[in-house]
Formats: sequence, structure tokens, C-alpha cells
Amino acid sequence: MAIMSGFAPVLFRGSRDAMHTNELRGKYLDFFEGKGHSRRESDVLVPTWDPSVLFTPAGMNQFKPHFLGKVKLEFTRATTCQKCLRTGDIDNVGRTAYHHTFFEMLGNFSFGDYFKRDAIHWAWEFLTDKKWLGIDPNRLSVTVYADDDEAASIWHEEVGLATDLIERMGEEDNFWPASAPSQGPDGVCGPCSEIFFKDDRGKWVEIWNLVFTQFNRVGNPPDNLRPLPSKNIDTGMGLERIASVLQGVDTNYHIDILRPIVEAAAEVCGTTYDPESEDGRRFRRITDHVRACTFAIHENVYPGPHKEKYVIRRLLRRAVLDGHQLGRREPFLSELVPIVAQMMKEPYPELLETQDRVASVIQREEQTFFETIDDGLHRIEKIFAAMEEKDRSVIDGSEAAELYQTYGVPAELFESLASERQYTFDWKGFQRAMDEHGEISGKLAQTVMGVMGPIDSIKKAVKETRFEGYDQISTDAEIKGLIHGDQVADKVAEKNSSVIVVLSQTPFYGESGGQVGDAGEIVGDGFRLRVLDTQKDGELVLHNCELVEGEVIAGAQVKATVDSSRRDAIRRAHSATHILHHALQKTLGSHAQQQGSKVTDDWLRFDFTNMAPVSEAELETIKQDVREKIDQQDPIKWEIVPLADAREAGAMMLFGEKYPDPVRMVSMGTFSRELCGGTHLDNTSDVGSFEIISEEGVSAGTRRLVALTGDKAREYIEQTDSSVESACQTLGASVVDLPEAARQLALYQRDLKKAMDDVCRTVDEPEWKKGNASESTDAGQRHRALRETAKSLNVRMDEVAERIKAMKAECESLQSQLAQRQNQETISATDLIDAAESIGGVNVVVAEIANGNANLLRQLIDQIRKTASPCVVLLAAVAGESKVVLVAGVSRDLIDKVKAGALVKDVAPVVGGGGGGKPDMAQAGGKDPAKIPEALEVAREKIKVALEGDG
RNA sequence: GGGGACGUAGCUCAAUUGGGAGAGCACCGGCUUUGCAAGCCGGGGGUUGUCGGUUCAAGCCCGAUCGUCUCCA
Repeated sequence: MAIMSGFAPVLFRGSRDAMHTNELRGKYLDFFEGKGHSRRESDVLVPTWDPSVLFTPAGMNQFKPHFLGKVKLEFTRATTCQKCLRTGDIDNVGRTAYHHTFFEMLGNFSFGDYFKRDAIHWAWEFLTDKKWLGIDPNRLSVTVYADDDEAASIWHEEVGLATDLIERMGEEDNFWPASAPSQGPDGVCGPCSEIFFKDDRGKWVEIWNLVFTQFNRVGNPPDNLRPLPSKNIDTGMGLERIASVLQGVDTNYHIDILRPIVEAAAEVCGTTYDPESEDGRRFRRITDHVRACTFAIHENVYPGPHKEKYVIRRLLRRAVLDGHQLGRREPFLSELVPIVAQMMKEPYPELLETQDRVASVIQREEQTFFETIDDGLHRIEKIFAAMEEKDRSVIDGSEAAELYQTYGVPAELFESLASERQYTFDWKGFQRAMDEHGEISGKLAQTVMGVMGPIDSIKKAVKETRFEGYDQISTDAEIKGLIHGDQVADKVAEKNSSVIVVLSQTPFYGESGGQVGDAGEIVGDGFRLRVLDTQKDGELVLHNCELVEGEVIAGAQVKATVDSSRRDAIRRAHSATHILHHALQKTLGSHAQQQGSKVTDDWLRFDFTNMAPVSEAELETIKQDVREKIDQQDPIKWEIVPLADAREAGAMMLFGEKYPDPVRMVSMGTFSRELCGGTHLDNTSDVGSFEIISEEGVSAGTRRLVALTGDKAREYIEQTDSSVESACQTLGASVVDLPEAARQLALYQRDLKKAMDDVCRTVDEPEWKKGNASESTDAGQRHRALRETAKSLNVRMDEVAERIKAMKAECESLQSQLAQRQNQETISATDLIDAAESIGGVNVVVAEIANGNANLLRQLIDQIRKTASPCVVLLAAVAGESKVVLVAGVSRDLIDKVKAGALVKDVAPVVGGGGGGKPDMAQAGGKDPAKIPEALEVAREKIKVALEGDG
């Protein structure tokens, strides 16, 4: 428990004066707003717009483009309270007072505006002024970077801090990124200054880090730090940490917005929270992880097998494992979602709206993890049994690692069960094996911030390319930059070479928001470029071109023209995507939100949240819905509106997307409003045809639809029609009866195959409803019939017709073989015994069986062995064109003298084959039926030698 | 993005170097029993996920594909 603080009133724990976290957050933003900062919203926790990180790691993340000068600055100073997630210190969570995975970071930023002096003065003012936090200055100290005299003198001479409270630290502590000067990476970097608070136990705790980005690192020392022309400020103060300081509690987990969650965690685990106990650590960890999971899932990032989804799965499972170790055997974590939402609702009221969905996602994942644990317990028991047998007492670390890697059995679980049985656990071996696995799995290349490439140097001159493509497909423009072979070029003349072109303005849409880039042509005086694809880098549009003819020169005037028919096809698909999104929510519910999409010419892929596969009936409803909207001929409009207004209008917004303000809103009739930068039709009717061609799962809780529009949809429908017609004709069935007829045919084929293996059996041809193949049906019926048939035959839809033809042919061939067999007498076991030769009292049967097959021969041998032992039998049959089957059997009492396996091995080569088996029964094959008599003769000889040679 | 495992009867899982697809539970029938629980005997039920390859022969080996689980980044 915390020792009661006798210092300033705000530090008095439990006092009415102790500052609440919500108040603290507000004060910080108010303070910097008062210093001319633009108060910005927290960016999302999972910024899909930034490929270099999985989660937002710090307040500055959303301002990277600002720091790098990649965007036009609308403000030069900003302040935020940013939700962040870091997993670097995950193992310390719950153990220490200050570690989190999820946390909030207060920050103030300057983009080439104010610098060290203001940053330091304001930090001091905010911390110590009675109007703000009013912290006793005597409890504060700072560190500065060793060489940073400027910062040191501001702290000492201007703020008035005693020199012994200003400590100079090396680059590993007081530089960002850590150790950058000597070890890199290259790019933007700078010294920092940290502010420390002396807690009740006299321990100095870091509370605020001020980063002064003033250098661009170029290569290795010496002289590798070049001053940046525009210097930046990036500060970060952990909200939970400063709150714990102000509230005088001894761990961040005891502040007003976290302690109730910790206690609720204890409660759902059926106990009360004791901070000092081992279990207390688990409850703090559960608290941290459930908060992280709640925020991520709120943003539609569900636990899954890859990337950020995997991180969420791991956090969730760690927390659930803690519960399991505390004795919980049923999902419990989801029960904590409401309290998380309650605690966090002031800054993030939107959590309240999604808490039910979030809880159900968590519960689902908990359920599957409990199943994994159950399965794991089973496997652990098996290992214990094996250890018992081998009299071992140390759990093999690599074995535990394998169990974990393959089946997800947590090592901690394994270890605790092992210790119950007095086994020790080889953690070192486990760690080694895990490290190896990490090596094998490979490492993802890290994208480093701030390294200048050819695109960046163009960007310095041209901040953005004006996009003219919403209302025209051809514009005049000037070539602002050329990149050829990773280099900025003035001109390129080499024919067929690939060139990246930057224009002053362009009608070409750069790939974004799931919509692929445009293709087309850029033509200038004496040269022609084919645009193969268009990409975006920040606000710059990059045309990936192939030089068709002439010499392209930077600065040239050109006419840029988009391939309009392709663009129209993309517009159809994109507008259809919005309609589909609407139809999905209408049919499946509002949870069916977009998870990702890809739109290209007349083809679209749409991933969305849904727990179960979408049924055939639902798909039909969805499709009809979309078509209805197409038939409705609703106008499609777009307008630029303030972000707040768009939200007000109920526009669909996606997490992780970076929406500018004001934002472009696309509306269709009155049914759909989405924030979208893509190119759209003018009217829904222009989508033309629409067809859903597949539905599948991508990961738990996410389904994927693929659909076609326009020409591709029409072609697809035609193809379906011809497949269905062909299949129906082969079967002589009507469209509606096609699936049933196909099923019957499959069953018939199976029966025929079975009959071939039996001694004597006939199969009746099934009767299905014969109908007119060309009977009139609608496209939907035909599509459904084909889809169902494909499913039951387990082939792709375009393979159905072919497969049915093949099945029919095989049935006919089997049927005729069966009929032929029936016309011939089949020899019986007694006949064979009667004809047996007796050698030394042993019945020897060597014969060819007409119309035999492997199964029949075995049956005959069994019968002979039953009634005529001791015996040696070798039977042969022709099993098809140029195929021979041989089966040998020896009664048990003779297997010492004659081995069936050896016998067939000797005989099979005669008919051009090989074989083997067990001593009492063996099988062989060959390819030369004409040699059967010869083979049988060899067999007789071998048997004779074997029997006589011995006796 | 990469590594690993699994897919066999309704369910849980076996099947030795490739050589006859099995067990337990469940189901159906019979016997035993006043009835129940149980027991005994018998029976039905399989495209070994799918497609292709290697082989005389594939549940097993190889390749592809679909699905499920799992770990690493």
C-alpha cells in the first residue's frame, strides 16, 4: 500500500483534491492549446495508413508526415493525448509499477516552429504552476544529452534548476533514436531531455521526455550529424504515470481509471485484489491486456493469426492464461469490457457503442483458447506418461517449445503442471528453441523513418500533385519529376525503359482506399509514355510508365489521358462496393463492417466482419438488394464536407484510415454515405450487371466476398449458363434437378466401384427426374444450381460440366465391365480346393482366376485357408488392360517354411512387376497378362522347392 | 510475410518399413432382466478433405488445393 504522502495537497492520495486522470488529460490539452497549439484527436490505435508500424507507438506517429515535410502544414504546433500500444516490455507488465502495453501519451509538437527554449519553459510551467499541476519543484530533476549545452543552460540559467539536478547522459539514454549518432539509423534524430519526479520512496521516476529533433544523420561518425533546416519538438508524457504521481499511488495500476478494473478482474476471478500478492500481478496484467484488446477490437482489429491481429491474440491469451492459472475454466475476460468502457468513456465515448460486440469477440477468442488449453492438457498428460516410463524428471525445453509452437500449449501452463508432479522445467532449452524458431521464421524488414530516397527529393520541390480525375480523364500538365532506375533523372531516352513520372496535376488515380491505380497514356512533344499503374506517396501521385517512343524530358508539357474504358469498369466496381456494403449491413446486421477491400476493373473483393459463413439464402438476398439499388437508378454524388458534419450525417467511417478534414463524402440516393476518395459512377444504374462469385473465410470472424460488375459479370453469367446447359444435357436433367441428378450419379459411381470389388453384385442405374435441359429458368436459378452441384462434387464451378462428363463415362465403362463379368462363371473356392495338388500333405493351389480382382482373390484365399489347411495358395488375375494382380496366402502353420511375401517377390518379376507383404498374406502386381501362365509355373516350382527342400 | 501440425465411421481417435481400413463411445436388432442400470451376441454406418503424381500396390511417400489449429516477425 502506498505510504501517505505529506507533500503538496495534490499529492495527497484519496483526497478530494487529488487530480483525476480525466481532469489531468484535459488540463494538458488546454495548457498547450493556450500556447497556440492545434488540439488534435488521438489517432487510431492501429494505423493501417502507416505500413511501418503495427500499432501507434507514440504521440508523434500521426505527425510523421509533418515532421518529414511531406505534407503542406496547416498548423505548426499541435498537442494530443494519444492512445498507444507497445509490446517491447510486455514481460514487465504487472510486475513493475509503470509498464503497460496500452497507455495514453500526452504530447506537444512543433514542426519547425518553436524549439528548445519554449519546450522546456512550457514543460516546467505546466508541471509546477499552481494553476496547472502545481508539483513541488524540489521533487523534479532533469537529464540532458552530454553535448547539449543549449538545453543544459536553459534548465540552469533560465528555469533556475540547480546544476546537480541536471545530469548529462550518453546517447543510449538521451538521444532519439537511442544511440543514433554512433549506430544509426540514418535520418531525422536529435538529443532529448527527460524530466524526473522523486516519488515517496525517494526514487526518481521519469515522467516527461522532450525530444529536440535537430539533426539529419548521414552515415557513420565523425561529422555525420547535419543540422536540419527546420527543427522540431516532439514531447511525450505518459498519462498513467503522471496521474499516479499526482494521485500519490505506488503503481500506475492504482490510479482512478485503472484500479476499478484491477478490482473487477479480481472479482470475476472470484477473489479480492491484494496488491502485494503474486495474484495481484496477474490482475494488473489482465487489466492492461483487456484494455489493449478492447481498444483494438473496437477498431475492428480482431484476434487472428497475423500481424496486429496476432499481437491482440497474444495479449488476450496471456490474460486468459492468468485467469486459467487462477482457476477460471470459463470465459471471464469479456466480462471486464463494460468496466473498461466506463473508465475510458470520457475521452473515448465511442467505446460504449461497441462494447457488446467487443465483449462477444473476446468471449469467442477465450472459448477457442480454452479449447486449445484442454487439448494441451491432453498432450501434456501423454508426455508425463512417457517420462514416467523412461524415468525422466526434467521437462525437455525443446519438447515444450515444439508443443507451444505447434499446438499453442503455453509453457507457463506446462511448467505449473510439471511442478505439481515434482518435475523441473528446462527454461533455458525452451528459450533456445524459441529463438531458433524466430530465426527460421525470418524477420520483417523494418522501414526506417526519414531516409531520403529519390521520391523524397522530388517531394521537397513538389509537395503534392493536384488530382483532376474526379471530373476529367484528360488534362494538360507539366512533368515535375522523373525517376529512372532509382535515380532522379532530367531525361530518359532508352526505349521500353520504366520511368516514374510526377506531374503538376493529373487525371490519374493513385492506388488508395482499395481502388487500384489508373492506366493510360502521357504524351508530349516527340515522346509517348504508357502508364501501366499509378501509385501514391503521401500527396504525390507517381505514374509508373513505360517509354514507348521518343525522349522524355523533365519540365516538358504533356497531355495525360486515362484509359477511360478501364476507368469506367473500376468506377462500376467501386460504386458496387458501396452498394454491397450497404446490402451486407442491411441483411447481416450493422456488425458487417468493411475490413478491407480491393477494387479493380469490373472486379471487387470485399472483406467484412461476420462470425459465420454467409448462407446461400443470405447471399441471394444481398445480391437482390444490390440489383434493386442498381435498378432504382439512384444518383451518386460527392461533396467535400467538414469531418464533423460527415460524422453527423452518419457517414460510414473506417478505422485506421486517415481521413482529412474536410473530407470527401460519397452518397448514393439516400441509402449510402461513405467517406471515400475513390472514383464513382454518376448513377447506380451504370453498374449494369452484378454477380457474387465467391464467399469464403479469411480468418476467424472475417468473411470475403468476390463480385463482378458490368462486362465481367455479364460474361460470367453467360459462362455459367453454358456450363449448366452442358451439364444438364449430359445428365438429361432439368436445371432445378441438376444438383440432385449429379448427386445420384456420384452415388451410382460409388456403388459401381464397390460392386467391382465384390464377388458378384449388380447395380441398378439410378433414375432421376428427366427433364428438358433447355427449360426456361432465370439466371439466379442456374447460378444456384451450378454452385450447389459444384459444392456436392467438390470441384470449381467451371469444372462441373467436365467432371460430370467424366463421371458419366466412367460409370458407363464400369457398367460394361460388370456386365461382362456376369456373363462368365466365377470359380469357387471349393473348385480350387478340388483341383489342388498335394505336396507332402500340403494343399497347393496355384491358379488364374478369370474376372478376378484383388479383393476377390483375397476372399478366395481366406476360404481355402479355412477349409483346406495346411495350404499354400497363389492366385493371379487380369485386373484390367495390361494389369496383373497376384495374391499369395499361406496357412499359419506353414509360414516358417513358405513365406507369402517372398513368394510374390519371386513371382511378380515374371509379369513385369514387384510385390510384397506379410508372411501369411502378400500381394503383388504386374503389367504383362500374357506371362501369367509362366508366372504360375514359377510359383509352383518355388513352392515345391520350399516344401520339399525342408522336408 | 515465414515456420509447424492436423483432416480416417455421427463423436473421440488407432492403423509397424507403403501390403486385407480398425477400436471405444453413439446408433439399430436380438438375448438376459419384473423394470432400470448393466451385460452378452449380432448389425448398419467410410469417396481416409479434394485433385494430381510416384509405385505392381498409397490412409501412409511427393506436388497442388481447400479447411482447421498453432507459433514467429
